[in-house]
Amino acid sequence: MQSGIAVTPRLDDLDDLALVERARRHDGAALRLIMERHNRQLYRVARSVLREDAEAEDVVQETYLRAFTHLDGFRGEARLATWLTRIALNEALERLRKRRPSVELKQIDAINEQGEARVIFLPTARQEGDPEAAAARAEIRRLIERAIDQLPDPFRIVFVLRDIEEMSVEATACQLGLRPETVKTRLHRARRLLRRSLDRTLSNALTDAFPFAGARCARITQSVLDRLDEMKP
DNA sequence: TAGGGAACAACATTGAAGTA
DNA sequence: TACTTCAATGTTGTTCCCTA
Repeated sequence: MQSGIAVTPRLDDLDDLALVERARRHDGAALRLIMERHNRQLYRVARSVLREDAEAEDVVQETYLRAFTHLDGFRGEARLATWLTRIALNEALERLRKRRPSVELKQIDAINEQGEARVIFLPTARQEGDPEAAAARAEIRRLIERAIDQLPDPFRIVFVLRDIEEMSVEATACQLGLRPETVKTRLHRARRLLRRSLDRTLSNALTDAFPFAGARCARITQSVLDRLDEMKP
């Protein structure tokens, strides 16, 4: 039985197309929700390419700015996440190309200063509960992140998209412009390389790698909203 | 030219969905 | 509930290409 009263859907219940429609009308809540839904994935993708926390954050911000100022380009043929990931990936790869000549020197410097490969991912483990358990968890994640960092670029990007972001083979291949078979081969070899450098007992900690939540997520979301405000005519 | 790595192709495995 | 089917994914052998 219908009451005839129109019910306004909750923002959380809206699908991508509806959210984009609101975002086109500069609905701040919609913009914020889009970012909150995709921050972690975009950060992980950018981070997997650049291996730098700060630059990955920049890429995430730049991705949203590009996306939100070109929302007309989103026709809804692909998922919003796919569209955003493509932008983030292009931005990250572009930055990688620009900085390439200086990367090796910077890495050598870091190794010389610290005596070992630099640990890039800041531990942001949940600190509640047993401090020893939290410290152990942070250490395990640090080892995993370092092992992932040491993977060759093509393997690392595929590994992050497939095993951490849980994208399908097809979606990963589409994002990277590869054949699905190539994605499978790279993933298999990335896992083999990782297995060689990690104890098997660490495998359960994989899903906690590359955390992106809390203050960092909120900071980027607010920063993008502020910059969009500045761009308003 | 040999060796190593990447890509390709074929086959095996797994898990979800449908059906009796 | 057990069985079948099929799509997605994993594994492995082969081929190709680049580099020293």
